[in-house]
Amino acid sequence: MTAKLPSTSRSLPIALIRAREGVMAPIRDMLAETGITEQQWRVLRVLSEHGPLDTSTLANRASLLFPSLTRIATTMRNKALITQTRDDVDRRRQFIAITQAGQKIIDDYASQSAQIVADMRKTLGDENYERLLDLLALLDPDVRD
Amino acid sequence: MTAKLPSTSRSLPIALIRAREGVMAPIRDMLAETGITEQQWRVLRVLSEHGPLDTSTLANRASLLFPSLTRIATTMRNKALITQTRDDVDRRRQFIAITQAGQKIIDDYASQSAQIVADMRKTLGDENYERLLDLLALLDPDVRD
DNA sequence: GCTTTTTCCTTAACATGTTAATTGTTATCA
DNA sequence: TGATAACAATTAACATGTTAAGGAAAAAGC
Repeated sequence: MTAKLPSTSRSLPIALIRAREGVMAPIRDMLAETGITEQQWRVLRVLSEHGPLDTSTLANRASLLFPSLTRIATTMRNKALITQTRDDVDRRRQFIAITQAGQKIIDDYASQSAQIVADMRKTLGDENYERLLDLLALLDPDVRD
Repeated sequence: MTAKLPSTSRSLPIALIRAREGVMAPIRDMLAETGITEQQWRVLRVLSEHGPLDTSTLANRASLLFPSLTRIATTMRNKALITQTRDDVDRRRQFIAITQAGQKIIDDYASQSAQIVADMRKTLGDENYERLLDLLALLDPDVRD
């Protein structure tokens, strides 16, 4: 017997996409004037928050796959937003750090970005907002266990 | 004064990405053996559920942008999973329908797909699952207003 | 009826997502 | 030590996301 599929209007994957679309729209509008992408913004955010990181950790924290990060890093290095240096001890490894130019983008848009988040929080309400983050964390494979 | 950015570990956009990653992982595993992508699966799902649709409606229901759908439709037409026909009345419009081969994929994997959803639901609990869908809907720009 | 605007869709160009294969480097172990 | 395995990162190939520009058809306005 064939199991019935849930209606696509009540599908979790699609709901996640649409929610992300709604959340990112204002952020994308903001980033449009910076000349960097959403992913590049994430990289800067993580580097600014944690300091220089090895590629693996950075990829993990910014939720990027390795091949994507390789390309993004190349772009960002050419824009002088980050620096890449090889680890002398283990020459396979690499460290990535944010530059002054990169940090300036964070500084220039931190306020505006925070405002967007605040608005989003207000739309949902504090309680819903926190609850949503908690529920999403339950779906995160790196957190679930 | 510079507003402080929220920690990336508590960032809603990143949480949405990671949650989606967690949700899609088992579905992607399943789709790997079908030879179609996640987006192509969504298209089949929507067509199977609603019958033939014009491109705009299909794009909207499957949460795909127009340019993406154009390419995906070409691929799927070549695989004989869908058919495309022009509207005789309004020759700008186009209708897309699922073929037998496309419907067969849905039928063959409906059960397995439903099981994945059921597992996911069990992981969260019925109440959490429904509440999560409701909260995500609040972020959907097409629903919010 | 003719121009203008709007609508539906496609193309183009660039960036990222995704999986698999590859390269260079370090660790293991017989 | 010398072959092999494991690891870090890149490259390749294809599909999609995203924005902007283009093209054909229909609708609107005069």
